[in-house]
This record gives sequence, structure tokens and C-alpha cells, in this order.
Amino acid sequence: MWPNRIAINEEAPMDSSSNSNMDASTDQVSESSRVTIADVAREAGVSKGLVSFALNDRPGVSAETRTRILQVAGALGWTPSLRARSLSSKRSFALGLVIARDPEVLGSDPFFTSFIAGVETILAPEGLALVLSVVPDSSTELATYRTLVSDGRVDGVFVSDLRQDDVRIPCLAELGLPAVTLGRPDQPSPFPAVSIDDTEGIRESVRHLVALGHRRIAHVAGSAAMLHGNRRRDAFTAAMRDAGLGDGQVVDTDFSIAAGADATRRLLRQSEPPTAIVFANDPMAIAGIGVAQELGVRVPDDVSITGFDDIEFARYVYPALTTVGATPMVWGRAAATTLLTLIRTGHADDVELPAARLIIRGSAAIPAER
Amino acid sequence: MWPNRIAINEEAPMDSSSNSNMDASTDQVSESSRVTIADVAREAGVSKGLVSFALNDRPGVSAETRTRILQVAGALGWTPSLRARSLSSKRSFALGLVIARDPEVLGSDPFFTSFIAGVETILAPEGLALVLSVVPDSSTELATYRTLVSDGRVDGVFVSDLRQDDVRIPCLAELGLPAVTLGRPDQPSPFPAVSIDDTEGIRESVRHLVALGHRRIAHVAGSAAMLHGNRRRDAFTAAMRDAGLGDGQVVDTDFSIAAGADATRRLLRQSEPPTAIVFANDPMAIAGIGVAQELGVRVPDDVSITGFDDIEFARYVYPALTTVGATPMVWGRAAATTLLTLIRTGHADDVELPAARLIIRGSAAIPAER
DNA sequence: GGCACAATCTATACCGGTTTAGGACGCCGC
DNA sequence: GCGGCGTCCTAAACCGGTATAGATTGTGCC
Repeated sequence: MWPNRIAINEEAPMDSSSNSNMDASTDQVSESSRVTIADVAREAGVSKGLVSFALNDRPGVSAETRTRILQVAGALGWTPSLRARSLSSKRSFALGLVIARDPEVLGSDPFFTSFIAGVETILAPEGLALVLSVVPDSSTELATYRTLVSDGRVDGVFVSDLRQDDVRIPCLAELGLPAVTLGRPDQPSPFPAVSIDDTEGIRESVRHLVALGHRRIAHVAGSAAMLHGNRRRDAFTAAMRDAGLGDGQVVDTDFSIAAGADATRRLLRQSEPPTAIVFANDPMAIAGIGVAQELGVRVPDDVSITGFDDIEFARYVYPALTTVGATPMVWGRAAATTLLTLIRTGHADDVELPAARLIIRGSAAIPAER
Repeated sequence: MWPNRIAINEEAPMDSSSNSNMDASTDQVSESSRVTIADVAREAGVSKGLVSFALNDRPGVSAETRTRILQVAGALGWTPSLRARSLSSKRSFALGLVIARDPEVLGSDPFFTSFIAGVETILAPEGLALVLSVVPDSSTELATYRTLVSDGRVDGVFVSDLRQDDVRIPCLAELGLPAVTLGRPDQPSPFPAVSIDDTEGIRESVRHLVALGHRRIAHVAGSAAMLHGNRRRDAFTAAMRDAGLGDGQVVDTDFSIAAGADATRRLLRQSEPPTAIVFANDPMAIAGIGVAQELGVRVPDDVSITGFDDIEFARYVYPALTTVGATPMVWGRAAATTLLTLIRTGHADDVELPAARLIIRGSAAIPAER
């Protein structure tokens, strides 16, 4: 909306052959020669306040004056100062995302990068920024939220990786910070939830495997402390019962690749191993394929494998992974719009994204005769 | 340094059974009941200015008064307002990272999440935040840097994924924004570079393969437009020549998994395929293993494969990937400290991280007889 | 003509810090 | 007794916007 032209550097240009004269405190070009609202006011022959009104499309300015002000602002190359705006309006024009995970584990899970990309598509056009924190554990996590609030660093936050009785919900509610939860919490929550049905995908996986002829199907579940881990696990058990196959064997993990590999090893080394394994996420499923191959168990002939997420690798491992397609970018977009609505209007409805569906590739097939 | 206690909410607690009364404009607890420097001044019986001096450890305050002020500030639970500080001091207390990549591709590359985690370990204790932007292409990228500067959103930026004749260098120099480049640019640059020698790892890979008895070794290179793609490619060719094996076959890609898979397919379908392939990154190498298996080419018996990065998956695919171990977290830490030094002192020296070394696992072995 | 009222605009306080110009005071030397 | 100087402190300007009270003008209506 505002002209985005950068003021021309009126200082001597930086000596590009050395970095010793880089004085950060004085060289901030566009800061030192900043055009302020007062300059615009003077030039347009009106008061500061009126300029502010005109620039914010607020009533009480005649059409004629408004256009003149806008024109002058454009001519002078005026850009609003985010800092000044932050101070007087008590907003920060930024949203926050705090991720509490071991960075090593985090790296293998492309969920967040895609999610962030989705968020970004909404924020960037609005001139909002994303403040990201990656912290190692959940205690640091709460402290980080507190700091974000007391610094007034963000206007709202995304709450991901919901856990059972998640302390963040009451804590954020008390802090009074607008938030959006990724998924529906298991407790009363004052915040809108943006969720996706991931149980249907698990049920589809089980039905698919049953239809192929599998009866001994196991589930490598995610963390029992995480809601989506539990949800998928419950969906698995329910689907197994529906198929008349009992509860099915379930191994709990923490969603990490290492744990997925361990779980697979344990399952396949049993005297009567499963003929199919439903993994709670793709990284574990891919590790599972690796372990099977290492043990000389053929995939999918000896053991069928399904994953969850449809990460890019899923299409490129061999055999290509049959998995449930999540859409983290869409999720990011939805979460961002919801959070913005909440911040701006004080209210936002829950959003339910289309259920994640099964994508059939090569890692699940008719079980070989034994 | 300052007491971090959150002011107690003096409003009625939020009704946690409904989200309809969530009024973002009035409920910002710690904002509405903020203790300001004026409160501290009044309570301590001194002027605002003196409080500021005392809190910033500046001379001109008697020891006695200083301690009294600090004590009062602590008692009142005072927290400096980042917004006010930003406005008057013209700093933002945040650093920026702009990543220009297709989010799908980005997700498979755990480099950034680890890098960010490393950056975070430096920033968090200093009370600084990281502003992250993920943009789809490099034209949006420049615009994003411009916005970050003109908004005064950050005090400095990280420049990653250096390209040939990278426009970002002169552009950022002109904007006067402190920056640190990840790797050394191929042009004069006013910014400190934090780099790692990735050529030694490639040379080691080639030497390792040659020692195993390979002679037809190919390289699936990264993007020719990216400096690290070129560097690894040149290192490969040089190492091949050193071994008296000519230049070696090289296929250029864009570092993406899909391109890596394609390249492998092309290489292996030749009448005289290579017996070993050196990949410029792990995701492509893993896709390479998948393609080989799909084509019925055994790894490592028929074709040996090496990667670069040592992403977590590398240990869990089968056969486990022989690769070069990068250390993105260390890199993040070094880059953050360097950028902070630059911002604070106006100068920072280049940093050279310890060279990435080869990690031998199962994907490279003595070639089978043909 | 006079009054109510809306539309337009100005002046100014305000957000919460930092920074600067100076004032009060004590101590020194001459 | 007085100028000079250092220490400790206050008052006020300032950063660049937003918000509000009130001045000015024009119009409609009786």
C-alpha cells in the first residue's frame, strides 16, 4: 500500500573491499535519513494527526486532502516506522512460533518448514513477521512464551505439538496472549483450534492392509504424551477391532527416527512377526524399511509398511512409501488466517481441514505365503 | 539481568470455557498493567533519566542510589519495554534469516532447522529474537530483505545459500544492514564470512572410493548457480584428476531429491554405468539408493554411494549412508556470534569452521566383480 | 438571525524508554 | 571570596507514530 522505495543513501557508500569501517550504529541508511510523518505533514500543509488519519483510511478527512496527503507521502518516499507504531499502538506486527524439540529430531521432520512456508504466505502480504524459537525442551518452551509476551514481541502465537493436559493452554490464557492451537486440545481451551482429522487416514491404512489380506498388523505409535500420537494409536486399535482382529500389537515411541527403527527391530524379531506395520509418521516408516532390509525381511513381500505425513522422501525410498498425505502448508495458511482473525476481531471459529487421505504406493502389498 | 516476573493479572481471569470473550485489544495482561520506568523513578524518588542510567550500568549514578533503584525495580517487577527501547534506541533486538527455497524441497533438507537451533542457543540468552522468512524465489527474497530493513525489523541478517555473483551482497551493503554470509562469497564483500571447508570431505570421499577399487566414479552435483554446489563439484573433479581418473562424469542438479533421483537413473541406465556415485547432499544420495534398488542395482555391491551432510536419515536407510558430516548447529552458533560481534563492535573477523569429514558406513564398499 | 450539529482539521498528550542540557553542591586552589 | 571543576542528579527533548479534546467552518432548520 505505501510506496516501498528505500531512501537513497546520502552518506558515502560503504567501502566494499574491507569490512572494518562497518559501523552498525551509524550506518543504518534508511534509518538515519528516515522520512517521518511530520515531514509529510509539513509538506502537505496539515497536521501530524491528520496525516495519520489519512494514511490509515480513517474517517474525518476530506477526500481531497486525503489524496493530497497520500501523494505527498508517496513523493517523499515515506514508510511508516514499525517501531513507533509498535510503541503507540501496543502491537508488534509479528506472530510467534515456539518449537520444543531436539533439533536433531526436528530436522528429519519436514512438517515445520512446510508449515512455516504456509504461514508465511499469509503473513508476508500483510507486512507481518514470524518470530521463531526452537528450544530443546518443554520447560524452556514456557519460559520462551513468557519472554515473548513480556517483551511484547508478538501479537499472537501458534501452539503446536499439543500434549496431554498441556500446560501451555492455561498458561497462555493467563498471559492473555491470543493463540491458535494446532489440533483440538483435550481440555477446555479459550483458543480456536485448527485441526485435521488424522484418524481417517489411519483407519484407511488398516482397511487397506486388511483388504490386501493382512491379519497380523502392528502399529508403531508416536509419543503417548502427544495428542496426535494418541489419536492415531486409538484410531489404529479401533480399526483393528472393527476388522475383527483384536487390538493389534502397538509399540510406543517418541516419534523419532531412532525409536522407529528400534520398534521395527523389536517387532520383526518376534517369533511371529506382523505381516504389516502401520507407522505413526513417515520418518519412522522409512527407518522401518531400512531395518527390515537390514534384517533381510523383504518389503513389501514379507512385511508391508505404511507411514503418515507423505514427506518428500516417501516417494523416493524403495519401495515407495504407502502413506497418509498430510498438508502442512495448508495447515499453516489456515492457522495463520485464524490467528489473524482472532487478533483483529477478538474471535475466530475453529477450523477443520479436510481429512488426510491414504496415498497408495509400493510399500504395502499382498502378504507373501509363509 | 532484570527480574522476569510477570505482573499478576488484575483483571478478571479469562473464561476458559468459551473463546468468545477473547478481546485481544484489551486483555494483554502484562501490557495493561505494565510497570514503567516512571513508576520505578517515583517509587525510588529519583528522575526517569537516572533510572535509565542506573539500569544500563552507566556512570553518573552513585553506588548507593544505583542499588536502591535496582532494588525498587526488582520489587515492582519492572521489565523494560522492548517497544519503547526499540523506538528510542533505533534497534530491534532481533536478527533475520531469509530462506529462498521451494518449501517442499526445503522440508527435506534438515540443514536449516539445525542451523536455526544453533542460532537460537546464542540469541535466546541475550534476549534477542529470530525473525524467519521463507520465500519461494530469489526475487521475493530481495524484497523481503528490503522490507526487513525499511521496517527496521532486524539489526542484522544471515545470508545463506550463496550464489554466483550474488546480488544480495551489494544490495545488503547498500542498505547498510549488518550481515554475515554462510560461506565465502565469490566477490568482494563487506561482510564477515562464516565458512566450512566442504571440499576436503568430497576429496576424502573420492579417495575412499578409489582405495576400495573404484575407477568409474560419478558425481551428482548440486546447483551450478550455488557456490557450495560448484565448490563440491570442483573438489570432485580435482580429486578424480589427482587419482589419475580424468574428470569423472558429473551430472548437475538443483540439490532437490527429485533431481537426485533423475540423475541417478540416468547414470545407472548407461551402458557402462559408474561403480560409485558421489552425491552433493544426503537427500539426493538417499533418493539414489532408492532408485538403484528400484532398478535392481545392488548397493553397495553394484554401485557404491556417498552423500554429504550426515542428516539423521543417513544412519537409518539401508545400507546406512557413507557421507560427509556437516555440523549445521555449530555453524548456526558461529554465525550468530559473528553477527552479534559485528553489530556491537562494528567489526567481526571471518570464521573458518573445522572441515567436514567423511563418515564411513555401509553404502560404499569394494565393487563386485562384473 | 440564531442554534444545533456534522464535517474537517489542529493541537497536544501519550506510548516508555534514551539522551542531553543544565542545576545544585562540594571541594580545590589562588 | 571566587572561578573552576567533578559528581550526582533533574527536567525536558526526543524517537515517530496514535488518539483525543477542542477549534473552526458550513449547513439545515426553526
